[in-house]
Amino acid sequence: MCDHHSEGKKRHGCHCGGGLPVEKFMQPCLLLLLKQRSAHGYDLIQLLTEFGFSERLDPGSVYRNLRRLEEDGLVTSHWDVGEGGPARRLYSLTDEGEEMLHAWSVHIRQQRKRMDDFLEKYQSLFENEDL
Amino acid sequence: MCDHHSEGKKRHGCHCGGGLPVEKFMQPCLLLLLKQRSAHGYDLIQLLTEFGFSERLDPGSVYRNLRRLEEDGLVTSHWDVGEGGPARRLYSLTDEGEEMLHAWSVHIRQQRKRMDDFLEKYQSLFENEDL
DNA sequence: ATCTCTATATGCATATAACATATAGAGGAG
DNA sequence: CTCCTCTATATGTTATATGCATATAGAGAT
Repeated sequence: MCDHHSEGKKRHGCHCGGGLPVEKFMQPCLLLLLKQRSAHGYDLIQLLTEFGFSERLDPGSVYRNLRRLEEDGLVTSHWDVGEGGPARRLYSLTDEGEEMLHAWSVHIRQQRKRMDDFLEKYQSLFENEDL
Repeated sequence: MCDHHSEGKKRHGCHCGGGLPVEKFMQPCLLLLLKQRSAHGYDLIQLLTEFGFSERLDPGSVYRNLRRLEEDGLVTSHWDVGEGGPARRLYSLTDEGEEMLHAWSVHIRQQRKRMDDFLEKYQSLFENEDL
């Protein structure tokens, strides 16, 4: 997934944030929410606010991410019809998705460390500023 | 720069990471390094390893980011010829760049909080896993 | 009928990322 | 002198990501 998985000639070798702290932060959040319980996309939009996403988060990006997670085999879905209202998909985490969640947690811990380093240097540069 | 700066109909209203924890993390790192001292692009490539960037970081992305920072008035540069070797640019932080650095630090602190929240939930979900 | 809420999805323009490659001066090996 | 390497900056290409608008559609209320 990261540098540590491919040490070839490629500079980054993966798409989980070699240069950025985190790309696609929404994906690990969705996996974590689905680890707690299966849910519909519409509910997940609300639940993502727990992770600092805006209350009026673009729904399209959520559904797009869910479709991609499904393509990658990290979640499954089936139509959930019947109980009034339009049909909706119920998403569930797969075993592969849970493994990916663990990989993400390692990655996110590393990226948090990078931010800590940044903030530490920032503070030491400016701490004597306002005397 | 962020949500807090434009509360209109737009969902995010800025490009500093409404959905992502941080996009373009390299930019604040460059600003911080240039706050410490003026430097050449080539040196900055080495210095970026302090922030977790790969030792064989793509040079093109660094130079492109520096050009963009200059376009935005956050850094200035002038050619530094004479001392042997090819000509090189010496980059310096502007006052505007220093203000942006402060804005970035606020933003990065927020994003670190999001990661903390994620990791906290992650741990509480899995802490009783391996008994 | 029309409006609104729930629910999912697509289209499109632009931005960013990853990688390869181009250019060029200087110094050393042969 | 020619080739190679290191320093130093920059561009081109392709794939993916993001932001936002918009489409579709069922159900209940006015």
